[in-house]
Amino acid sequence: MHIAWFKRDLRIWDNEAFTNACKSQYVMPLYIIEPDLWKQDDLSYRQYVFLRDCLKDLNRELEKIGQRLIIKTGDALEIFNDINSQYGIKEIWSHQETWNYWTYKRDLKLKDWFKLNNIKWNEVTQNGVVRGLKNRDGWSKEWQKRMNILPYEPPKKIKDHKFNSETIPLPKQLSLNNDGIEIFQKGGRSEGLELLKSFLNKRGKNYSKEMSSPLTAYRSSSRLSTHIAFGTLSIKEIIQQTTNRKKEIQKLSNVEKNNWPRSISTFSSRLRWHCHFIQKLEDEPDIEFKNMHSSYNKLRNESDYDFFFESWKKGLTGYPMVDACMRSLIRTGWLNFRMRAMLMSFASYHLWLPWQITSKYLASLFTDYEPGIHYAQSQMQSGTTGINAIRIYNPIKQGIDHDPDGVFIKKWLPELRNVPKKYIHKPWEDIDYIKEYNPPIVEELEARKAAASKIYKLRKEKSHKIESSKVYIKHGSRKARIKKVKKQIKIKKVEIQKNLF
DNA sequence: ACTTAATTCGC
DNA sequence: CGAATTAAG
Repeated sequence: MHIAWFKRDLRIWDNEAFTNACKSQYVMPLYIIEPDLWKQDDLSYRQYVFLRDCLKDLNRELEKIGQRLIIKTGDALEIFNDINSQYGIKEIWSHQETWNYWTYKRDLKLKDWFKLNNIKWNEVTQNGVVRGLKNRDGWSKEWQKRMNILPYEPPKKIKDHKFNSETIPLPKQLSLNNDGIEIFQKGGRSEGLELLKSFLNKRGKNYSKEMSSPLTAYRSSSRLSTHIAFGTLSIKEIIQQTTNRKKEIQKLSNVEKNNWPRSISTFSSRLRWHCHFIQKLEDEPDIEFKNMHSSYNKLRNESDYDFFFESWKKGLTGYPMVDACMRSLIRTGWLNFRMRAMLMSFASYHLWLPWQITSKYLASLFTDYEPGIHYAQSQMQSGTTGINAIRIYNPIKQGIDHDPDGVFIKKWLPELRNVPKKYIHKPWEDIDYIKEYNPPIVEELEARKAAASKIYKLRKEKSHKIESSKVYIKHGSRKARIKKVKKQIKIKKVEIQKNLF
């Protein structure tokens, strides 16, 4: 018997593993719910609720071709052992999963066990992430090649062998309790396709301008991340549809074009980043815990840990934009990219908290949590990669720029509803309202300068530079480097011209 | 791979 | 004087 093992990725459309598994007459489409995985700090109730929708949806899709999804709850190895002794497993098909450290370790354990039991485990590619990569040279070309492959089609019909399935456990049965979410994202392929369609044809028009503000981003950004993370849409099909839409836009008149060309190109570049980031975790699974650059290991051990962490977690830092973003994230499970970066930056620089603890908390709040993107971004936002520029967000400036009238702030912070516009980003300056809201837990400018000086001091050291080039070879974007080199050539040319006159 | 603040540009 | 560019915290 063959098993099509649906991992986190639940697709049946554009799923090479499933398509191949179906070539055998005896196929079990299997999904394993692993209680130990759901005990990890980065997983949560909101993600599980989304997953349940997806599982139900996948089952409906499978019923159309005469099959059912076989759900099992428990330890993966024990489950495979049971199935093997009952039916005898010949081959297992799944995609190459790049997920968190727990799933990585599980796969290593399973690999040995499969080998011992003469079970062939076929792991096929699913996106642009390349397994066993030595360094980043040529990665971009490989990515492009993969993205051009036509989607895989499942067969029209497969035989149902009446394998025993269990019901999907309730969140409570996995000790998952509501973590404060009130506005849920709905899982399932039809939901995802609908979002993609409305984004490419309507909502995305001003994406490039409106992605940064939490007031406009909910409508103007794709919000496809959760569907990509759970595989109800594949990154490949999104890229292909975006390319088609791009061609369509090129044919429009200038008036009709409007802001579309710029928005589509901004969106496309973000689609490229997706695999670029996950590749980092594929190449180095310990960046979930360890600084990408070891020079930063001695940093961040002297902050007022518990108090700062607790205040930040609850949205009680005294900075309206930070608190509004955190409280909205708790209740909706989604936040636009820039505001996520601001939350991380504030925790890592102003509060000087280690990203290892804050990133786990954020992961659990994001319904669209994708480890590869999450830890690479967390480290970048905390300045521990050694290859990226230090970017410290000023929460006051972000508020003024992206929520000038305080509409977003007032929506999520009821205690500030009566604060006049003049003081909404600095309520501590208004004596009338100072009692209603937490005073700032750190002084913005002071905290930012202190963080910057510590980081820059470290960056000047020789040992830092040596390791940076190593990190770059492993993880750095070659495209960004080409841009930098071109810029330097341009500067030199200008200098030469100056000297001539 | 999308900050901030200072400085220069351009009308 | 605001927009664009660029150096740097």
